[in-house]
Amino acid sequence: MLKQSPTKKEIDHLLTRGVSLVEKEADLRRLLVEGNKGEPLRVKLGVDPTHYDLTIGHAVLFRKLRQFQRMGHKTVVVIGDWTARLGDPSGRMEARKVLTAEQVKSNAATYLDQFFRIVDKDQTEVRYQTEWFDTFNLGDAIKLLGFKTVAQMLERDDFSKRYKSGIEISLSEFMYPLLQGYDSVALRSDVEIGGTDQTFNLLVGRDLQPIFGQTAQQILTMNLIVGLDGVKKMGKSLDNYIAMGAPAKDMFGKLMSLPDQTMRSYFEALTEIDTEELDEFDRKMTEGSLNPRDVKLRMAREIVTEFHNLAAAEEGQEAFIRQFSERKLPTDIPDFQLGSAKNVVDLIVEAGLAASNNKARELIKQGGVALFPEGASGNSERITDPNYTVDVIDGAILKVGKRNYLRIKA
RNA sequence: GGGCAGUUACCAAAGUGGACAAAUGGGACUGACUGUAAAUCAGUUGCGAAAGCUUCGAAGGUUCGAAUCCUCCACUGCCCA
Repeated sequence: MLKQSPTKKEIDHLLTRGVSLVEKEADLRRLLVEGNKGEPLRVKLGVDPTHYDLTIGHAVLFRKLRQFQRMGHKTVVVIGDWTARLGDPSGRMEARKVLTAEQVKSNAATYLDQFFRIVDKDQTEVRYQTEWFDTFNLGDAIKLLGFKTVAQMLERDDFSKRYKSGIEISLSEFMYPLLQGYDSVALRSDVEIGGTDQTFNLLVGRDLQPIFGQTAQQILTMNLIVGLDGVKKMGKSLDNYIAMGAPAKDMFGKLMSLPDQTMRSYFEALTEIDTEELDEFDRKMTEGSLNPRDVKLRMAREIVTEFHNLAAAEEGQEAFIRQFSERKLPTDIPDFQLGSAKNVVDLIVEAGLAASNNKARELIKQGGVALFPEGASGNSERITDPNYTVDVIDGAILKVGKRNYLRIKA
């Protein structure tokens, strides 16, 4: 059901919060109110079923879909099972290897499982590319290629960059945006959302639909949040991500380690705090009456609440303050069974806290290893000798590096 | 089809017969500082306790000795057809 006349504020929120680009904003505003001839809008999101561990970066899009749903619009999620079977033609990208039908199926299931933690299932239509591409033939494919020119393809940022700097571009890569664009035709989508990196692909859908006698979809691209380094896009390949399913404490800690200047975009992308209040935070931090740390604590709390719940967020905050502000040991230290006295280096490697003996020795030499013989309540002694033998002291705690601990069990 | 250039550690990029486990930068890690950060400073960053061993696209070869020279193969880019 289409929600009766959303307010201007709601629409503004939908179209600006975390949003990079809205194509034909006036048209979209009208559609949001009227629907497509009174029907809920079909809001499309394309999914590459190669990922299974979703990050909170993906959630940014999911949350936007939910905002659409709250106005009564429909989510159409397309599982790119057909293109996933193609893999990456250049074989460069690890993430794009050829997948079997089985893998695709299980990846998609995992994806949707996480997806529906945010997006309402009842207002969602799940579709698979193979539904229409399995019957596609060579003629159809070439016809599709004919709708675009090489110059047009090179408008895409990453194509043009690669072309200019002499990095290979496989011809089949030109096919991907077209296939993705055709998905919009097959699904009669009214709106498509994606990250800013998808702008070109979304526009292709917009170009193709009129050719097939449909109204061109509106497109809305979202700013991608940066990863833990504060600079690069959050992603698995860069290992700078926070998993959607990360435990609350973990998520809290990672959020707190974000550089200050990323806070605003995280607030906008992942919380519902009013823009006015965010402006207020910025103003007070600039004039120095508000400690950025406290703002960040608020941010972490809000976001963890989104993915878990308030209680978990508060617990996360307590654990964080305890471990990092007060520099006490964390409460949840994993146990390590120690049968008999053992050399520290061996112990660290066995526990998986260093990749090799050399690395473990390195940590020791650099003063990164400490032992708390009496457990959390006692004092610590720094271990500086790689030949040190760790005795079997039940309850003793070993600290390795900044944040790895283990509790010795007899 | 022809010509030219290239392939070095996590990434980028020096090295062009010995002093090369390989400069430098980025990243990562550790310590100091701090607000948890950032910035800054110091250190580490193939494996091995060490002797030593394995690494410079792959395989062979020349040489006392090769990332460096030769042969061949693979891959990539550019130019000409």
